[in-house]
Parts: sequence; C-alpha cells; structure tokens
Amino acid sequence: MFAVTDVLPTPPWKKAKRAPAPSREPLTADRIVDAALRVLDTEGLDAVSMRRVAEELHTGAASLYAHVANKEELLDLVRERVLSEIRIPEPDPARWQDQLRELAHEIQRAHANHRDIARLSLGNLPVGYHALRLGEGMLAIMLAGGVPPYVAARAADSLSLYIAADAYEGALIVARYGETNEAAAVFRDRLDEIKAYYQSLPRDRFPSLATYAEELVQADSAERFAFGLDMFIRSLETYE
Amino acid sequence: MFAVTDVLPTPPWKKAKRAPAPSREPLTADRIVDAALRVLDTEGLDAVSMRRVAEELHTGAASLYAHVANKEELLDLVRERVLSEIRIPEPDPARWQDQLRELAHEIQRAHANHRDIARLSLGNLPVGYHALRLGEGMLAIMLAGGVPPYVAARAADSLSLYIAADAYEGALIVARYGETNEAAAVFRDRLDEIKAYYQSLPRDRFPSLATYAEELVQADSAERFAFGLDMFIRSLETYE
DNA sequence: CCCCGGAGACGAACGGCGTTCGAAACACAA
DNA sequence: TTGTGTTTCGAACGCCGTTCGTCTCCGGGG
Repeated sequence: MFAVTDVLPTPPWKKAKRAPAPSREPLTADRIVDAALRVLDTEGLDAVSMRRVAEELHTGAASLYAHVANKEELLDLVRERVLSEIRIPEPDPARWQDQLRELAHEIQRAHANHRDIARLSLGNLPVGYHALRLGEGMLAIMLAGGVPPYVAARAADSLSLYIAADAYEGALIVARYGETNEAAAVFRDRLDEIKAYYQSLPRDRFPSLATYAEELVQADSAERFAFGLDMFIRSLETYE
Repeated sequence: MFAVTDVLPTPPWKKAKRAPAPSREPLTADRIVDAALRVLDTEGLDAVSMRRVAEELHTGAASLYAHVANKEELLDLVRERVLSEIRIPEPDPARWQDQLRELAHEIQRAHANHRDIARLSLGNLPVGYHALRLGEGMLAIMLAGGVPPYVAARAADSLSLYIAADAYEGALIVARYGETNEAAAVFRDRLDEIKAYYQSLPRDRFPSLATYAEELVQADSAERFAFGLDMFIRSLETYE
C-alpha cells in the first residue's frame, strides 16, 4: 500500500496554507525576551505589543502564550534581563559614598541604554532575582559605610525611586521628541522656548520663575541626575 | 399654510433615530473634565477612555473631540484641575523648611485624593497655569529661606519628581490591590509575605536583605514619604 | 516501518481602545 | 422661512491583549 502523500500531489487548496519552514529553531522564553528587548530598544515600549514581538520571531502572537503567561510577565522578564547587566561594587567602608554614586550611575546607565525600561521599573515591587541583587548591593554599601539600618532601608527605597523616576522622565521625553541628533536639536529649541516663556511670565505673579529661568531650564540631564544624587548622599551623611 | 411637522406624524423610519433630549445642557470642556475626573476617582486611570467619559455624559466618544483635541489634552486638563486645589503658603524666611514640608504634603495629598493623577504628572513638562503656580511657590519658599538659586532650581525639580514618583508608586499599588479596607488587609498580608520571603533568602548571598527585612518592608506609606522628604530638606540645609 | 499521541504553533475571532469622517440636528441671523 | 455655521454622534478603521480550537510535527511504541 502506498502512503497517500507519496502518490497524490498536494491539492492547491491545501498548498502553502502553512509556511513550511518559518523559523528553524523552536520558540523559547529566552528568544521571546530577546525579541522583545530588540523591539524595546529600537522602537520603544509603546511598540512592544505581543503581535510586534511575534512578528520579530516570524510567528503569530498566540504562539508566545505557550512560553509566557501574558504581556506583564514578558515585560517582567525583560526588566530582569536588563537589570542583570548591572555590576555591583564590593562594599568598601572607606569609599561608601563613591560606591553608592557608582552603583546609582550604573543603574542609571542600564536604564538609559534600554530607554523605556524605566517605565517598567516604577511601581513594581522588587521580587525578581536581579532586582533583589540590586537592593542587597545598595544596602550592603550603605551599611558598610555606617549608615544606620533604619535609615539605609528607607534610603535604598528612595534612591531606587529617584533613579527610576529620573529615567522615566528621560524616557518620556525621548518618546515625545525622538532620540536622533536632529530631534535632540528640536528638544533644545523647545527648552529655549520654555526658558523664553518663563521669562515672559508676569513678574508680579511669577517673580522666581521669571528671574531664574536660566537656572531652571537644564538641558544636560546627566548633570541634573548627578545633582540629585549628590543631594541624596549629602543627606545620608547627616544621619551618620 | 401649515407647517409640515404640524400635520404629518413623524414617519416610523425617522422616529427615534436620535434621542430627542439626551442631555439638556450642552457639552463643554469643563463638563468633560468633570466627567473624566469622576471616572478617574471612582474607577482609576485605566478606566478613563474616551468612550467611558462620553458614556458618563450620555453621549458618544466622537462628541468629545469638538471640545478637546485628543485624550492627552483631556488628561492635561484633568491634571490642571487637580493641581488647582493645592494651596500654597506665603513665604516666611524663618519657617522655610516647615513651609516646604507643608507644601510637599499638600501636593502629596492632592495626588492621593485623586489617586491615579500621579501617573499623569510624571514626565509632563510643567506648562499649565497651576503647574507653574506650584513651581513658583516651591521656588519662592526656598529662595526666601536663603537657598542659593542654582540649588533651589535643581531642588524644585527633584522634589517635584520625588513627590510624583511616590504618588505614582502608591497609585500603582492601589491599582493592583484595590483600596477597600478589605483590600488593604490583603496588601498588608502581601507585605508580610514579602518580609518572610526576604528573611528566607540565603544568608550568604543576601545578608542585608535577610537581616533587615523588618526595616525594609514599610507598611505605612505616609511615614515613608515623610522620611524621604526629611532627607531632602536636610540635604538642602547643607547647601546654605 | 508505520502510526499515534501529545506538545507546540498559530489563524481567526472577541471585545476593547483612540481617532476620523460625514451626515444629521440644531441655533440663530437675515 | 431660509441659509449657514456649529455641535453632535453612529459607523468605521486599524490597533491592542488574549483565547479557542485546529493543524503540524516529532519522538517513541508496536
């Protein structure tokens, strides 16, 4: 007896209903996270839809649900992936302020590298491995430096919040103005507009804004971040 | 001669194609903002869709676009409305720290009253009237207290960011766990779980988290906020 | 070597979203 | 009364996250 498939040609209405070899390697959670991160980095968080991620893998959105419970879980995995890039300094009691600064910048850099990740960090209780790693690292540095545990605990909380919020703002601005060089110029122009607007405000009602417009409008976001971080560490020193 | 409408009854195929008196007063931007704020307060930001707001006014989503450019503008108006509730203290150089604290709490309270509003505040450059009012007030207090203008400018920035971020986190937690009394208990249980989880972590890798779980898991969000605010003001004093 | 079972892949569809379009309804001046 | 400009709004477009049930494929037992 012959196998049917050996004798009969595939009828046209069955032909090419499925792509024969759409992608060789099978889907895995890791590959999905890779793809999601790729989309996140190149097109921003708003572009990360299940359909878009699936397309990146040459498949359909439904296929993802075999490996990932839902979009939220996928984004959590992406966030963990990003946090895993962060290196934590070994605590050295003599240099705790510098180390804290270093760690903060490291975290800030990770957020900046994958711009929109900040929008995932805010408001998610830290429970993944790498999130815990960061918390532990931050705390360890402060405790080694002699910051009282109660203060260190609150400070770790606030510092994480500050870093995430700063990155979040940065991400939103990038989302609104793009991040090409040309768009950066547009953004700078926008800042100048705002400065001029502040200066044009009625002096009787907005004396401070009008007078210090120059100081308020800060183009260099890195310097702004560093200043806030400095305020933070200065404050910690007063608790010692 | 008779008016046609006086003589002929309305033909059935024209009857009730439009609701005859769907809502007496005409749509205005104000009424739309009212409705949006109502939905925001009772059902949260995620429920604020153009369709839902329109439904609140017994009309269709398309009708809103005559008074409001798009959803973003509507949300900006809602945010302005909320900010308008905030009272700003008259600067008194002798009490600048207290006044700053007071203002921060006032802003925090406004955010808490309309929980999800914080999700709108983050990352929106302050350009509305009431947003400017707040910035001016904050700055004026610090300047009156003798904080150097450059520092005050950065600080106003950071403080706004901190308040918004704190409220944002609070809003997300409420969104996840609800805000009924019963849900508050659920949340407290969840915190206990987390504390237990921290304590169960391997001591060799997570010594700080495991040891200070008690201090890290802070149920009272008001106290947490106050602590961060205090850190902030302490820091300002070191610049004087 | 065949066949079968289970796991993975996925097209189609559901109900939601923001927004647009064009026609109907209305308010008011001429 | 007629004409005109504004307001209202049903219907539709193209997105979204998620589910369902079928289809495909591969490894292992007969």
